[in-house]
Amino acid sequence: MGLTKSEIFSKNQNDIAQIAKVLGHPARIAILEHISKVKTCICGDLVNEIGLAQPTISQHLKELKSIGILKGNIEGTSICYCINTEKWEEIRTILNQFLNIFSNPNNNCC
Amino acid sequence: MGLTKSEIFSKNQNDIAQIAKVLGHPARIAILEHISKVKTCICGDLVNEIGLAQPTISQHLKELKSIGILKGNIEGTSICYCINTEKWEEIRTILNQFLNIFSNPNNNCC
DNA sequence: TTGTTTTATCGTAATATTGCAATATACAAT
DNA sequence: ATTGTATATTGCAATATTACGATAAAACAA
Repeated sequence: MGLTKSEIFSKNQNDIAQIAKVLGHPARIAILEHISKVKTCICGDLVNEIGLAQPTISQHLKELKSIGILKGNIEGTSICYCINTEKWEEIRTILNQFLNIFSNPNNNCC
Repeated sequence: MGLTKSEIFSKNQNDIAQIAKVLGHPARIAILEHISKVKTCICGDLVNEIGLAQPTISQHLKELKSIGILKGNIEGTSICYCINTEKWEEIRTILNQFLNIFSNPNNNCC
């Protein structure tokens, strides 16, 4: 069906999954890595940097914006994208919290 | 096209994205949470626990196995799934490393 | 052997995702 | 007004994902 049955899961489970889903594409990882590397906003060099067509990059940026991890400011003729620091922290906290549910070394596994 | 251009990205970027993609479904989050909660193997109660049909659960388990985070041992008539502790740690390390690329507070953002 | 239980696989329908060409929009500079 | 530049949106084709009924396979019990 292609349609996730979100209603049978908790908000937290859906939140974690949605964040992970957005991070689940190498182009979006590359975009975030590039922004963090140049340590400033990116204003359109992503198309040359990444190697995908401009509409494709634009679409990936839109998905990153959908979880708030990126924000875009209009800067004259171009748009300046940068990381939303608070949201990045929040996402890191959510994912870490999930990754820590299995931190106990004494699991009696088969 | 629906086909990710993996070849233009680095192995690390593809690895992170693949892990995130597998975690990008609430049913798979719920499966991992359930296993970590009962602190032992699960042997088939997932279908009742989660509320999806048995073939659907089986498919999600297969995807979780694809990144090694789950392993299944045949236990008589049923199959016993449990978390692969080493792989879980590895995945946590990979994701943490990524989430830490933007830890500097002094980003000169617009 | 026959039946039961448990999990996997196949087949299929519905929907989502990816990628890009074409086009639209917005603004700056002439 | 027109041209150029930068980004967004639309529309579409190809592929992937999600979900489940039907069925198969495996292990055991009676």
